[in-house]
Amino acid sequence: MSATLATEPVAPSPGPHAATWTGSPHVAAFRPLERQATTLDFERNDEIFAQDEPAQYCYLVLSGCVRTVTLIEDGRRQVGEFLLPGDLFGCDSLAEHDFSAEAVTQVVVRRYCRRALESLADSSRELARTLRELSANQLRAARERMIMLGRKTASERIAGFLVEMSERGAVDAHGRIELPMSRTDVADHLGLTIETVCRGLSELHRVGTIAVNRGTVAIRNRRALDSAGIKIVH
Amino acid sequence: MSATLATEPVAPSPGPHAATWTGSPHVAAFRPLERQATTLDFERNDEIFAQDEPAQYCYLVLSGCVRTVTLIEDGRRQVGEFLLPGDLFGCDSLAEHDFSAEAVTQVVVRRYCRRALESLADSSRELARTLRELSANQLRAARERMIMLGRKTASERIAGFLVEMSERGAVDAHGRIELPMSRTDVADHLGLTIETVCRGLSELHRVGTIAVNRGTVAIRNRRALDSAGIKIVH
DNA sequence: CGCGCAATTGAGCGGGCTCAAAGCCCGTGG
DNA sequence: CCACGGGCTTTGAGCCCGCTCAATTGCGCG
Repeated sequence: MSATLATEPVAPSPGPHAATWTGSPHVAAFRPLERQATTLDFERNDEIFAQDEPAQYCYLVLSGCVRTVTLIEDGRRQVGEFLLPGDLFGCDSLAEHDFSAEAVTQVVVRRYCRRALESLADSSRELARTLRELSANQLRAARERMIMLGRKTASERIAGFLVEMSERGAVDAHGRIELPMSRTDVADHLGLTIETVCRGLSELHRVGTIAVNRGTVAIRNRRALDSAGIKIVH
Repeated sequence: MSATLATEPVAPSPGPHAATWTGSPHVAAFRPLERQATTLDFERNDEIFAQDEPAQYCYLVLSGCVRTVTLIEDGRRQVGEFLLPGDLFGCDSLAEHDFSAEAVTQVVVRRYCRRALESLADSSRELARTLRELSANQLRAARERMIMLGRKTASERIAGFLVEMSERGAVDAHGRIELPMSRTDVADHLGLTIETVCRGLSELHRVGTIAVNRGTVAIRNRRALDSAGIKIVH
């Protein structure tokens, strides 16, 4: 799970990955920051901020899907996470972002000044707590992804990814999981190649667990999907 | 599990791998918590806390080495991180820990009440900032490890691990990197098998980059080691 | 010296990668 | 309305890195 500010349900965007939602964020603690915040639009594949850019701002996704990307010298790419409406990103950076953020689809974000956020956190224990909780959730998610990357097979990663996306509410009106990102993005998120992701999806399709379309996946057998994406001991 | 209980900070006996934490500025904000804190000893392989245990306490390593461990249903294991003197762990959990912590060597830790920590953070912006910075650093480290696990080859992971350990000060009097943990621990940290870790170390030895001993590794060619553990674009 | 455990080395296999070729979707223009 | 083209996805064939299984070595300790 990622850093979702969940105090009230997000007003669902009417269209698939479209429709600008210009309402104010749904977190009381952020309200004092609204005055100096800005709403921004991005087109598909636009860069929202760059790796190693001074971390002046942080962002809240209003609509669309954002990916965070880290690059290594030789071009290898890691997609850290996919951010959906209600998710925050860039709040927990140090002086500089250590990853870039790019629009997967058309995106609308609300941009906040991190300096203002920090100083507000000094005076609002409410906000400070929210930020701590957010970090804790991010860290938990990061640990889960470490297991995914370090210890799971290709098909487990793919099934687990579908489960995660469905639980995070990336679901359309017909109950299908929305996958607005390319197979390349998914592969770079799961530490696999495009081909392996395709084969994994095809296999899940072949055995009747899911139905695959271009930008969506329909779940045919929830139980089978869940057990294909093994969980942590609890 | 032999958790000897003392009420005063202990100066542990200096043995191998028993570098003692001498106090660092970034935890100065913890001072008000010292009154109700406790110093604990653990033997090799003792469990400090369990996965899914209520996260009542957090810990500071005074001496020795601690590993955090996450298990999956079928026994697959992921070692999240190795903690050295001066490192904190368990501070950023939610209601329950989602990983266990175990002593790699003989260990002395200082245990703090998380509830007290949280309430102190409400009144001390100093501490609140420290905690936020701590989380930010943890997240950065987690992202770097994601690249390691998702996108690096076995030999890159091994070299990168050695570089990391040397930079974190796990170095003995002769400049050798101290590796108090078993090969199994290293393997489960890097998403590899024991055998692959061994072969990787042997190969680095064969080409003259390092010299391998039981619990230490001496660096013979720093440049070669650095370039074997590829960095992130900067 | 001999036992037990961890580390190392060897041989062979297989999952996921690489390289390559279709296939499909959708926009654009005739 | 269809033909064409480009980009992404899917499928196929073969290879290699890292895993599995197994044997050997090295080291600490009674």
